[in-house]
Amino acid sequence: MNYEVSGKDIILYEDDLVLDDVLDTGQAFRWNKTGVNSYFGYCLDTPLEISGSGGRFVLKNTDEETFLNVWADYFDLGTDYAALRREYSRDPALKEACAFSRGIRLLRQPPWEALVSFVFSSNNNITRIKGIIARLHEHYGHFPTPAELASETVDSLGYLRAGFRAKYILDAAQKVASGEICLENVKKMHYEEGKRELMKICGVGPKVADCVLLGGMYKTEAFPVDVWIKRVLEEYYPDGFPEEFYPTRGIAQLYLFNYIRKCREQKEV
DNA sequence: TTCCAGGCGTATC
DNA sequence: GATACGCATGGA
Repeated sequence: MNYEVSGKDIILYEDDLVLDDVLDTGQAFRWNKTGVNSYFGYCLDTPLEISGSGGRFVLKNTDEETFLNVWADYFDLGTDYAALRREYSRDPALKEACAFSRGIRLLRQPPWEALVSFVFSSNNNITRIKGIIARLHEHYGHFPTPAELASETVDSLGYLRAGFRAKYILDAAQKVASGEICLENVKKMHYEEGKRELMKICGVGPKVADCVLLGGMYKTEAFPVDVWIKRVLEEYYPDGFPEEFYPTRGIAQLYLFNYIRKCREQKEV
């Protein structure tokens, strides 16, 4: 990790980071593009304005303590993504996906924020997910706690326009607030056990559970299979995804997801 | 108008 | 265990 303090800002040097690849690809739903290579967003209630490209980034109005305690972890700066890409590149399809978007990293989000985000992601599109979470944050003036959300009703959440997902988010909040499900405990569990635990929540199936385990608990074995990844598996891995990548297959999934999605977009334009 | 969006719960076999 | 279907909302 290479950085320096510059007045009120942090200057970060990181070759394996492209903001569009991490902040605008459906991993986290709390970032808005404010210009070319520039974003504003949040990790829970900590705001950040970040800009940069070509291996140099500016985290505006960020002190060193916040950088080390929040953002270094959030952007997974302790992981060597060049080494991961070299490993993945033994596989032809992954090699292409890695070359296509070099700047991907796994965003390490807080468990509760990830759970809320991905419950809203079910049968939804990224633009609407972002809108729902922005309204939620704006309504409280901060990211709501499990207890705050647990005291709501389907009717009182009407302003979110979350549709059928309102009752799901209530169940998630109630189970977490009551202690029936302790996210910190789930984080300590093995992948399979944690997945079973999360799926006790109404509205959390295999895919949402994998997203929460991957993005919110750094379980890199979690491999969320959605409509896009289904296409990847059918097209490139008819005999199954290579076992050799099992420990970090969730990160491999990020490269594949972005690759297939962006290729499809380009075809449609 | 119809279809679809980073799925899930339920009913049915 | 596998498969079909409805589900809220809003953009294309």
